[in-house]
Amino acid sequence: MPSDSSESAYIMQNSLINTRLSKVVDNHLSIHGLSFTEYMIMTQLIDAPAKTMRRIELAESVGITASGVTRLLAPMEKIGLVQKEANPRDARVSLVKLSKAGEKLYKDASKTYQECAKSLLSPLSANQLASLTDLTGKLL
Amino acid sequence: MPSDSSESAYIMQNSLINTRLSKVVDNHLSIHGLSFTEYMIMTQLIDAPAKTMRRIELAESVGITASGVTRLLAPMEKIGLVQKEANPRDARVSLVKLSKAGEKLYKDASKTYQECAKSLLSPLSANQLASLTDLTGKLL
DNA sequence: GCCATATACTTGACTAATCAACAATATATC
DNA sequence: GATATATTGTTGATTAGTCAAGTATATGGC
Repeated sequence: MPSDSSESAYIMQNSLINTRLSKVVDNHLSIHGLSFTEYMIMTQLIDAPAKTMRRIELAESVGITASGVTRLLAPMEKIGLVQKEANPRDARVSLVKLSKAGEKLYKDASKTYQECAKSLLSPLSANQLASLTDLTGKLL
Repeated sequence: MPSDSSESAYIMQNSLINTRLSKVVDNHLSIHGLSFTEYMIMTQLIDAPAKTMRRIELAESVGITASGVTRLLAPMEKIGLVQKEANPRDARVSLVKLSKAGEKLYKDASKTYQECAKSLLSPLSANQLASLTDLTGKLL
């Protein structure tokens, strides 16, 4: 007699799975010198229509705090993966953009990442994956 | 044109959702002085057939390392939520058990947790939740 | 224009975890 | 039975994040 409702069980199960998936992804990305979080940030920047984002937007989009973004981007900027740009309309904001080197690295890393993701999700059929993504998305 | 395959997108989406869900759960459980991880550990102990588990089993079941378990349990033991028991067959293992006080606290906290989980998953119908849990479970 | 309040970001102090190295014990081989 | 190897758990050092407070800039009401 498990002590949990189905809702309760799901959140714990998902937490466990997320930990495992993230660890595997992290290991694979480390070949490129990237953490999963850094990779997610870069994905946001690549996908951003303006190819540029404010730090707060980045923070929200990957689920860390603004403070976390500052700390994450500092070393990436130092090694030239991202660049700061000012926003002429608002001097408070510091826009972030991938550099050429950053785009190149992302392109390489994304091959690794996509292979890794594919293999991790191989227990699911295409339909199941679509369904899973759809259901998960309802929780956002 | 997103740069991601559906596999790639799912892992990031799920990471984001997990971060959000865990944060909300953590906030709610903090009323009882518990973190989400502590609560998960207690759930494992409650659900364990023998009401007792080895530290390594606990670690694996909640997705942290043995070292993490040691650090997590130390304060819980100090305030009397859990107890150590020796295993007569193997002097290396240190069995963990919920104390009476631990069971009582868990019972209280689980009310909070279950309400919270229910509310977080309210965007899903019962069928959808069952389906989500099933699909997610295939990744374990 | 000035002041109050709000927003964007950074920094110092902290926390929850990790890893690598270790001690203690168990198991398997010869 | 002694020795090599594997397993359980703990510890010191590190890390990736958090939160709260601070600085700088922007906005809205008077």
